[in-house]
Amino acid sequence: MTVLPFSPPVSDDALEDAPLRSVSTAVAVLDCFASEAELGATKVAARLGIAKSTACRMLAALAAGGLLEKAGSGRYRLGLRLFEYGQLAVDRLLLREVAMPILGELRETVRETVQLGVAVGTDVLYLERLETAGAGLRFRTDYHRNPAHSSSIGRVLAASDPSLTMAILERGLERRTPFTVVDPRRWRQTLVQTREQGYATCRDEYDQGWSSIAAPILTGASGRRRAVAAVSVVGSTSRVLGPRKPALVQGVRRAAERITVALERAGS
Amino acid sequence: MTVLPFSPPVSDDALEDAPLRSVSTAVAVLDCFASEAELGATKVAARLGIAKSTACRMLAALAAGGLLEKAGSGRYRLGLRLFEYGQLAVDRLLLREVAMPILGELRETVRETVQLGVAVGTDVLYLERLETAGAGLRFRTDYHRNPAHSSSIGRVLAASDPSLTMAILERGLERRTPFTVVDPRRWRQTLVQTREQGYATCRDEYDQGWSSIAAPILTGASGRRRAVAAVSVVGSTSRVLGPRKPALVQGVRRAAERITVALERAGS
DNA sequence: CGGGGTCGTTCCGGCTTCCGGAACGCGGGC
DNA sequence: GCCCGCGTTCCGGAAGCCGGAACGACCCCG
Repeated sequence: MTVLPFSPPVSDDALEDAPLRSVSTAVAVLDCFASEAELGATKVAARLGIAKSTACRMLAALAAGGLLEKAGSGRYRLGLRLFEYGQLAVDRLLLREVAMPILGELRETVRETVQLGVAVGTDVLYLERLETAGAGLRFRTDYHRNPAHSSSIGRVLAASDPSLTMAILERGLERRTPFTVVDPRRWRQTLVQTREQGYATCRDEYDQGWSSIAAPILTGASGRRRAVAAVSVVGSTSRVLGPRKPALVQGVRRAAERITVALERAGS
Repeated sequence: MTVLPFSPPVSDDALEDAPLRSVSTAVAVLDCFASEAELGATKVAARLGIAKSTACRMLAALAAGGLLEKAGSGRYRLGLRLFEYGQLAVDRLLLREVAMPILGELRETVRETVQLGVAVGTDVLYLERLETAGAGLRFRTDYHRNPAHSSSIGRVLAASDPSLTMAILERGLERRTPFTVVDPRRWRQTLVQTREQGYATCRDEYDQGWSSIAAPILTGASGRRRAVAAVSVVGSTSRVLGPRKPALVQGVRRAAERITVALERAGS
């Protein structure tokens, strides 16, 4: 079991010039369902620029394998088998395994939603999210991926990874709320601050009213340490960045440090 | 958004005579990683009876699409993209959406691990599992699929679905502990009892020391109601089937009923 | 330190199997 | 009831895939 897979391979939408053309096409078909819950053959064909008959066969083949499931009237959606595979993939990460109990304790301590995230491309992918039952307003739970620039976890990860920083800047800092930091200079400044203080914050930048605090999980030999992942606490801005902020910062940092040493101890 | 996909298609390991041979093969390659965390080309080729070169290309193509990731030294593992797809698949289930808050409340009430499961093939697939932080011994969290015959959720589902009952019996009642019900007659009797009392129990049958109580989530017009899913509470046998049993049974049944009506209200 | 075994990857020719266009059947809507 | 749009099926041509063998790297062991 490894800490994290080597390279989260950036998704070239390489439908072109790959070996196993039909397999690449099949993957592209799957990708269509990332942005749409249900699709039929015609729409898939149009989106990928392939023949309708090809799309139909692809859909049928993927459905035969359980990766898609057939809804009524010839439409398809993502299949539950993908859920199984996905659970397996993440269950086998050493990172998640050692982080889980510590995340649980953090949640008990801070009584807010806590998250564990890694970078994939220029996004943050949340491997785990533990919600607190009685934490006032319910946090939206229907996303598992955010643009890294408007996330405290993304900021922590970018702060220790120049190439991620570059990738994020190249993609552009999309505005999501009036508070999103979209000026590249100011955004780089937040990274400097993150490095100095050892944690990052994100105030109202992704969803107005919601803020978060994140701290890095480090790996690698001392002197060449890099953040592979990060822990964060997220909640309404007043709860997270108000009077409790120092306590939350300390809790998040302590949790991240504990995960870091647990990884070293357990890891290869 | 639908309650649940139509037919959890039984996995014919149909590598044979399907259209899109290479896609079917690719899916079969993915399946290899269900039982093994890391595999190389040689082992995949041997397991599927294909040429080593073919396996190598398949692995490379799947890795290019992010469904697999390359570990060091030419071995592969399931990719995080599968986790994303899997989360999407389950996020789009109406069942899970309406069940989540009710499951959360149930967990608060009973202070034990609660689960939401559906049948896929002759197994129970757990769509959700909420653990309680302070619930004594930690429950194993590293499985997402169990044989239905030795699970309270499976018993509830089989009790309302004759074809599932048949499928389970055909597959055979595998013994997992000394307490597993492996005699078909006795097992059918547990289904009768389940139907009579409206809930099912499972005492030490899957993991010795652990037991569970489950109640059905129903769907369909009255008179033709069937269980699409089930809620369960699981914990150490003494805690779950001891003095608290009546309270837990009531809690589980009430939660399942609430989910049932919430589904009717929200569903099509 | 070097050799043999194993494994992942690449190359290439023959041919399997896939692609695209057109036709079919169906369902829903103006 | 007609038409439009959709999912599916059929077919020929040829594109891309499969398998065997060769290559190079790595590791284990002597």
